[in-house]
Amino acid sequence: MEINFIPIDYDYFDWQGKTYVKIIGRTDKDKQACIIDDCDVYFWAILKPKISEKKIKQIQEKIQKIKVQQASRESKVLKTEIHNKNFLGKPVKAIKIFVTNYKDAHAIADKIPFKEIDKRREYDLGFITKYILEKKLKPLQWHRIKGELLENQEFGGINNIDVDICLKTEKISELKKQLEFKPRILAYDIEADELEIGKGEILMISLVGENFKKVLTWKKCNTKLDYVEFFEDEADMLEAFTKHVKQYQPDILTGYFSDGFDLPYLKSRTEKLKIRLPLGIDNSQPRFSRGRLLTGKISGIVHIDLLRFIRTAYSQYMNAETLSLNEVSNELLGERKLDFNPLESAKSDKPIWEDFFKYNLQDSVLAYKLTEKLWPDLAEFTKIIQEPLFNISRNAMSAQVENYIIHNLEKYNEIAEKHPVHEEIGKRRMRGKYEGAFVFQPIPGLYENICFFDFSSMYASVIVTYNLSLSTLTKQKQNSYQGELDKKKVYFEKKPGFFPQMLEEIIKKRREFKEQYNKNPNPILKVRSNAFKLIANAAYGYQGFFGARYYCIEAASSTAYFARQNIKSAMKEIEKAGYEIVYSDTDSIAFTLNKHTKKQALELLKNINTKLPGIMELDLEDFYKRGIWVTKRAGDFGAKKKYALMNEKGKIKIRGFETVRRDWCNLARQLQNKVLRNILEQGNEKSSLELVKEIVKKIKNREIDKKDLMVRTQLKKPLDEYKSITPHVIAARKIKEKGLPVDMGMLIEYFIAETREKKSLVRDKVKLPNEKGEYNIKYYLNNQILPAVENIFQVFNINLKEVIDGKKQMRIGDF
DNA sequence: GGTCCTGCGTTACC
DNA sequence: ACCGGTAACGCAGGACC
Repeated sequence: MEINFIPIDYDYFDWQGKTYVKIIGRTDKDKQACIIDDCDVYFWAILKPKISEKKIKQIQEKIQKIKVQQASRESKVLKTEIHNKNFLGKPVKAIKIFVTNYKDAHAIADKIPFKEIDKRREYDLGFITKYILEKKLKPLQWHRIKGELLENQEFGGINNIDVDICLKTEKISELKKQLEFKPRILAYDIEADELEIGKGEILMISLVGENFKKVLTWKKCNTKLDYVEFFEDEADMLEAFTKHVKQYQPDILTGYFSDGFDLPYLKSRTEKLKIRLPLGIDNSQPRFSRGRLLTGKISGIVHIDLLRFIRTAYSQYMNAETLSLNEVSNELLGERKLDFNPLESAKSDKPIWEDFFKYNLQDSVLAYKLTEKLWPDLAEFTKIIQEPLFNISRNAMSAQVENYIIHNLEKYNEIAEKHPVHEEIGKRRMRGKYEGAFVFQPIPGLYENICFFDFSSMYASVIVTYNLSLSTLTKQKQNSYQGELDKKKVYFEKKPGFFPQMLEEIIKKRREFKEQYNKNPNPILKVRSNAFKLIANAAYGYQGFFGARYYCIEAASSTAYFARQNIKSAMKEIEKAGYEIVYSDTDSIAFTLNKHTKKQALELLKNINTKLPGIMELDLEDFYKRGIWVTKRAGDFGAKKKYALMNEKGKIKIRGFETVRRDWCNLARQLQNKVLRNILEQGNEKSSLELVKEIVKKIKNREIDKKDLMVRTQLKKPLDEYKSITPHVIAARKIKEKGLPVDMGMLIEYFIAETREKKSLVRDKVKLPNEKGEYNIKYYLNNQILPAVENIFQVFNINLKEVIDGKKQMRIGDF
């Protein structure tokens, strides 16, 4: 029979010594389908140059006899073939070695250390990756599948799973016209009375899908909430959870931090209560893999922990200060968690259960809405990278770049490079830094009529333009691009390498989709252009990343080198045309128009662009009415990475200032923000100075609300690993002493209080938000307010210290 | 007890 | 361990006077 099928989840299993893939997805009739398939398993032995035909034959024969005995099976070489391939861009002769079982490829590869063989490759690729490469059954793309209907106990009963159709494939082809697809999403969230996994009891579980909401609980109370279902005990509730998931038949089960909390908690509780958690489509229980992070997989349902996807793909573009469900939902959905303290309620004698249920439900509502909102992004990433959604939603950007490469090597007839081994990783990590970006030292001051240019995807464009990659690195000095590493010259061939070519493709698509979007703003185009942008931006970091298959520190260093050259020559052009450079950082240049018109600046831009090499492209970022650059706190020269701008529409852009730093108290941040805004709007400091005086007065009179004085600092490592005992370490210790959990990554909140004894260290005055104590006037004046605004006023020659101390203010020139 | 410097630590920019 | 380097700046802590 034949069906139209979209693959969603990939898994594999062994049957009679052979590995098969099991793919769960949907048909165009919205039926859930399972596809069983297999594929050739092989790896490569790359021959050294100039090996005779006869010798190759002999090696082939020897290889064909290799067998390995593993625990339950014997694996052997099925056949070998000779192919002309490329490896790192160079032609090679390679033996393609087919083996019986994927899992033994590595063991067999270890058995062929013949001296004629240079390298063995591709035994370290994941089976699913190999399968997708071989059979082209690409995730989230519609395919036509012809196959045999499985009904009975084929493959050892592996089809004994709860789907509508199960097929063993015979023919796969991609549908020319892709159909619509909307996944069935089910969000869940649990509430427990202890945060440590499995330590407490799970009090309730919420589930939210399309036209579906439930709160399951065993805590009895009277309620009119119709979505609450009551159970006898925790075990009954947990079993009902599985039942509901199965009934809903989701493609995606989603939570927020569910890899690290909800799913392991459910698993742990069911184990303790000696019941099962058969969420899998084949009634298997969730499996956890321990990397640096716990990861929970459910067979046949894609378990997505949204926090992980947001962290890798979007955190750098978000304004939220933490990636908590509350803040992220607020930014992306404009909706918040309910104001309720679950842990306090769980431990109280009389919890208000109804509020608790509402709170629990809302968390799932948010997780559901966030997943719906980010679905286009997830789907687009999956289609571009061609790895299963499960991995796409969790992989770091380096892995996304690497998978993109691996899934595109075929066009270049390339054999994949191997993953670095432990020893190699160690060596790479030992290496010191290379010289990076150029940052211009600004002259402090208030500037008017500023123009900002920036290079579009600069590093990616540099990599393409100068062909910088591992496969193009050469010792040949003639006819090559001359880069630099540690002041020593390095060279790159001019003949385009596969990595720069792939990147060029990405950049082109990104520019294409961006253009299309600008003409016709539809959200899919935006998402598409954004996904390509993210991959392009990660490509530079990838080549300098110690864990990369295509690690090339020479390419990474030279990327920065050519970027420096380009930005500096652009700056020269701008200066030569009679403009004054104010600032520059990496890929952007700010300059004052200096009596020129905007039109002239745009002509200059066009002019520079005609002279730029390769695909380098300088864009207009914006025109700004005013901008301010300040001095460094220590020293009387301009601070880099700190400035504030106002464009012609009055929109303010603040970079680097305390306003945007979450480890400063809100009072200082808000005051600085207002001061900067006033100065940019009014062009002078007068009203700002009044604002500062007012706040100083309020602090001195103890009129400030303590919540505006909280300092927040993140614990970046385990509490007992700190060498330096800083205020936030003390605050964290206090939290721990209260018996509350203190985990790495926590944002620690505290304030600085007055102390009876004369103590000089800040940490001796640390108090937790709900501790009794008055705020320390001197600290907030001298360590928060003054430093936040004094170098702004210094631009106007005002010594703020004197203003705060109540002395008569005077200009520095008055002395 | 104050000043200077250095290293640790966090958070930003691009 | 899960992309890179550049930079500002607070605080602790030791050297020095």
